[in-house]
Amino acid sequence: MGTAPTLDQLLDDLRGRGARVTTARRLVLAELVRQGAAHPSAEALAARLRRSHPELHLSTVYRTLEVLEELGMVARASFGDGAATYHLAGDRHHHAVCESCGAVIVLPDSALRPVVQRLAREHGFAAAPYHLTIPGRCASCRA
Amino acid sequence: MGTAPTLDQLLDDLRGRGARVTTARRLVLAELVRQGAAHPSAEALAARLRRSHPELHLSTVYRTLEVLEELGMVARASFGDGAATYHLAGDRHHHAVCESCGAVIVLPDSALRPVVQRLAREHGFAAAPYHLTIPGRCASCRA
DNA sequence: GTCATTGCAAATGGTTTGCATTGTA
DNA sequence: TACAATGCAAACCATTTGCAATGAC
Repeated sequence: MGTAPTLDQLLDDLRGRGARVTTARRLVLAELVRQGAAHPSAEALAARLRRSHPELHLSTVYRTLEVLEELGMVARASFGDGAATYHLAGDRHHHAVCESCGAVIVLPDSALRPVVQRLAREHGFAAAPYHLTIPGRCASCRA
Repeated sequence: MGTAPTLDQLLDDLRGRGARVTTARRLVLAELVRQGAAHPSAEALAARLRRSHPELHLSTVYRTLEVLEELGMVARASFGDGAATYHLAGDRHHHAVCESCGAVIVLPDSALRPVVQRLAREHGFAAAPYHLTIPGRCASCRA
């Protein structure tokens, strides 16, 4: 689990990869830093950012996230239903999502180790699972 | 891995749960039996079935699949992008997919047991993982 | 100045829904 | 007969795209 990067580091990273540093990209990255462990949707990000920058359009947020994902700086997690969510890459984890209430449990990457090892041992397969989503029912919905 | 059920067994199951046995449900279940290990989308199922039953509407296929899923007879797997896929519940398995050559390794459900148990123990979460897809690199592409 | 990026509006694709009709039980 | 299930068209939602205007380098 790496340390959370600062906005400046992220912008340097962007520049270093030859991408232009624009207002939209600065805003989206700043908001993702601010949201920390949350997993906002593109719509949620746009809504939040439009409070201070009304001209920021939803499609720009989508395009920005697309670019950041291609550069490996942002990860997209699509839960079965509804909108996809986005977070800064670097902190590998997985999600268990409750099918009835949508509650999300964050699982460290190490939880997948047994499966990864089994694949390596039995098939010589080097698994690189990145944010898997495991469906099920959470404790309170099972009651 | 349980034996694949026959269409008649599935229809009995439907009846037994108090649901009406209609033409659409018969058709959809028959097609899912026929497709075996494939994972067709609602659209693919509808297209296939419309060849012999042109009046079968896509929305009916969706509603049918929804009912069958609620009854636990069909499982839906949403790969990140594109349409969701459906298959008969009961033959639980997962896939490891090579990112460079596309090779697919089938994993028995038991491979996920450690993660499932951990979720149950630590969070009271009843994981029901159907058809996870684990990315990585296969033995020959690693060479 | 050049070309990537944005704003905007309109299109897309998958899925859902309202309502009159049909068909199962 | 009664009520669930269907056909159809239209709505819906998240996401994408075309294009002219803007802004980063």
